[in-house]
Amino acid sequence: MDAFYASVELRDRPELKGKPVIVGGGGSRSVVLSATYEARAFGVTSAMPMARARRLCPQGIVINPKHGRYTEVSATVMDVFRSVTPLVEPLSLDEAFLDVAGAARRMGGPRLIGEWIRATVEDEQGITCSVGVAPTKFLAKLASAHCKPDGLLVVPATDVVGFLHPLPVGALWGVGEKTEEVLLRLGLKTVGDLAATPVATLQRALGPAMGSHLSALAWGRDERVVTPHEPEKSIGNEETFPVDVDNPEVVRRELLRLSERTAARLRAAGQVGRTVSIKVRFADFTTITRSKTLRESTDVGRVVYETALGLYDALGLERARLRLVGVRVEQLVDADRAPRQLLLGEKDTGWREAEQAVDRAARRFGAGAVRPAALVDPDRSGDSS
DNA sequence: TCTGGGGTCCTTTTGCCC
DNA sequence: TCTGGGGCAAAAGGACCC
Repeated sequence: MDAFYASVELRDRPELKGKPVIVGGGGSRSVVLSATYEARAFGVTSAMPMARARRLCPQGIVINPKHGRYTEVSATVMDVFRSVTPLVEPLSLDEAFLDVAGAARRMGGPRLIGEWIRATVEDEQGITCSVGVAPTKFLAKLASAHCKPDGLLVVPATDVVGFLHPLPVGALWGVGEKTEEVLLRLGLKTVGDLAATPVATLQRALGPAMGSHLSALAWGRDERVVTPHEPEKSIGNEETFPVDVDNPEVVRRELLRLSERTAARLRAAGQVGRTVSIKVRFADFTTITRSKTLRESTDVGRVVYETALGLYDALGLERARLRLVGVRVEQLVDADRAPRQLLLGEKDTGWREAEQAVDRAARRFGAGAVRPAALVDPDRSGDSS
C-alpha cells in the first residue's frame, strides 16, 4: 500500500484529500507513522520525530493513529491477495509477497495479476498500492519501491542486472544508515560497485553473513521463497514514558503492566516462551537489555513479571532517569506441545488458571475488567472497577 | 532533530564443560 | 596444578525493517 495509514485516514475523511496529512501520536515524544505525499513534499518522512515534522510542515493535519482500522483494511486487502494464490507472505500490515507462478496460467501472467490486484484494492478500499514483479522476493521488493506511488514495475529475469546495478547501495533491503556508511567509506556507491567487489572484502568490512548476503543480492541472487505463516519467535511490549521516570516504584508497576499484557498475548496466541528479557532505555537514549532463561516455558503473567522484576532489581538503578522499559518473551513454542515438567513436590500456584479466568472475563466485559490491584488507578478506584 | 513500538537477524562476549 | 582451546548455550548489543 502507498502511505498506508495516511491513505486509510483519507479514505475515511475524503475532505482531507490533497492536503498534507501526517499520522502520528499526539504526545510530545511520538514519531511520524505515515504521511501523505503532499506532506512528504515538505520533507516529512516516516519515523521522523513529530516535533520536527510539525516544524517542517506547520500546515500539516496531524491525525492520531487508529490501529484497529488499519488492521481491518489490511485483512480485507490480504484476502484479495489470497484470492489470487494461497502463497501469500505478509511482511507487515501493508505489504506482502505473492508467489504467482501457479496462478499465472489461470489469471494471465504476472503483469495482468498485478494490475488486477491494484484495480481491485482501489475499487474495494479506495486506496492505491504499488506492485513489483520479479523473479525473486528481494527484486520484487525493490521494484515496488521503485514504482511508488500507484505504480507497477515488471523486472524480467533478463533485465535484473540492468535494473539493479545503477541503484545506490542504500536502496538495498537490509542496507541502512550504518551499513551504507561503511560501504561509502570503501568507495562503493552503487549496487554495481558492490557486485564488482570480492566477497572476502565485503565480509571483512561487514561480517561473514552480511558480506555474502549483499554480494549475492548485488547479482540478483536470492534463494528465499515465499512462505505463508512463519511462526513467531518472540512477543513483547514496551513503552516510552511521557516524561523520564526516576521512581523505581513507577518502573516496577510499568513492568507489571507490560508483563501481564505480554502474557495475555502469549495465551491468546496459544504459545509459551522460555526466555524473559527486559529492555531499559535511559534518559540519554542508551539502551540495555537483560534476559533470563527459565527451566520451563511459561505464559503466566506472574512468572514473567517476577522474572522481569528480578532482572530490573539486579541492575540497581535507584536514581537513574529512565525513558522506556520493555518486556519480551522469547523461544516460543506452541503451548500444547511444550514439555511440562512436573517436579517432585512442586506446588501448583494456580496462577495459570487464574489468568485464564481473567482472559475469559476480559472477553466478556472488556480488557482491563480484572487486573492486579497495583494497576488499579487510585483516583478511580471507586468506580466500576 | 531529539528520537515509537512491533519485530527479525547477526555478532560478540561470557561462562561452562571437557 | 596450571594453562589452553574447542564447542556450546546463554546473554548482550546492535543494525535493520515497517
